[in-house]
Amino acid sequence: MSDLGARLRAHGKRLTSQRERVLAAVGRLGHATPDEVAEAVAADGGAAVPVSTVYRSLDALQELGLVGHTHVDHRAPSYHLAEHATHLHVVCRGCGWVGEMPLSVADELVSRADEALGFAADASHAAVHGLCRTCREDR
Amino acid sequence: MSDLGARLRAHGKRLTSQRERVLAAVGRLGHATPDEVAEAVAADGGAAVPVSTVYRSLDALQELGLVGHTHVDHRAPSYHLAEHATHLHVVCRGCGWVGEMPLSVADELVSRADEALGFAADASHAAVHGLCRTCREDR
DNA sequence: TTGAATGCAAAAAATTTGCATATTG
DNA sequence: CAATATGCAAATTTTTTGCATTCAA
Repeated sequence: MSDLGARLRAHGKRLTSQRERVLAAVGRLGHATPDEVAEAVAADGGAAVPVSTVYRSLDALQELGLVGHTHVDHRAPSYHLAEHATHLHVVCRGCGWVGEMPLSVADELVSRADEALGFAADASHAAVHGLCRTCREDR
Repeated sequence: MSDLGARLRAHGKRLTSQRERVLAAVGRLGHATPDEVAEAVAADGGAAVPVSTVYRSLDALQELGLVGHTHVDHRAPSYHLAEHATHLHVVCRGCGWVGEMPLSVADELVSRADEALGFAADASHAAVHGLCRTCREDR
């Protein structure tokens, strides 16, 4: 986080104002779709940035591990800062309801992913599907 | 699974050959996008079913809790039988690599979702993002 | 310089919708 | 019969691409 430019360069990429603004917008919004990010960037005062660039910027930032995304609702990836890691989502398949759970519920999963695969799981904002209390009674 | 017709009716829906064929196709394929399901249905001998109907059928089946879906790769929901629940996915944000973990790694998460929210989490096929061994060294 | 990134506009994908017709219960 | 689904084609929405131009290193 400390030095966006350095991180980009370390990946053979470059620091551009668009990337800075996209990153800032994601941070400001918390959760947002590429479209919403584009809007927010446009609203930050500077010139509007075409969505295509927003997509490309989000990809770049995600490659650096600075942002991540989830699919909470069917069709719309929601981006967020990798650090803004405070919870994960549970999404009801029946009615679409979305709930949150503290990240700690995934501790076991995270450590086992590390042991077994050397994988650094970021459970934050992960979306786990299932049935909410109401819908499950409905069956 | 036992009686598709009854379950549909219990939800004010009807049993149609299309829905039966879509469900069968999902079972046969394991994981599949709506498009792939449409293809598989077309290949099962009967008449082709338009994708729009496949989408509607998948929605209906998902509402009944018979199928679920995940977003393993950026753009393409992958449907699967709810029962065909054998693992969950870990997806690398850096390179897109996809790994699997036994469902049991989410036991804690599942029980806590139940206790805290009355939510019946189906961790099967959930996609948890993060960084794979290689990409994490890359940073 | 010089390769990487942007802007734009056009092309692909992926989903959804309207509506007349066919089917199920 | 009456209500629900289907088929189709058209309309949306979402994401990606090609390319000339601009910009960071």
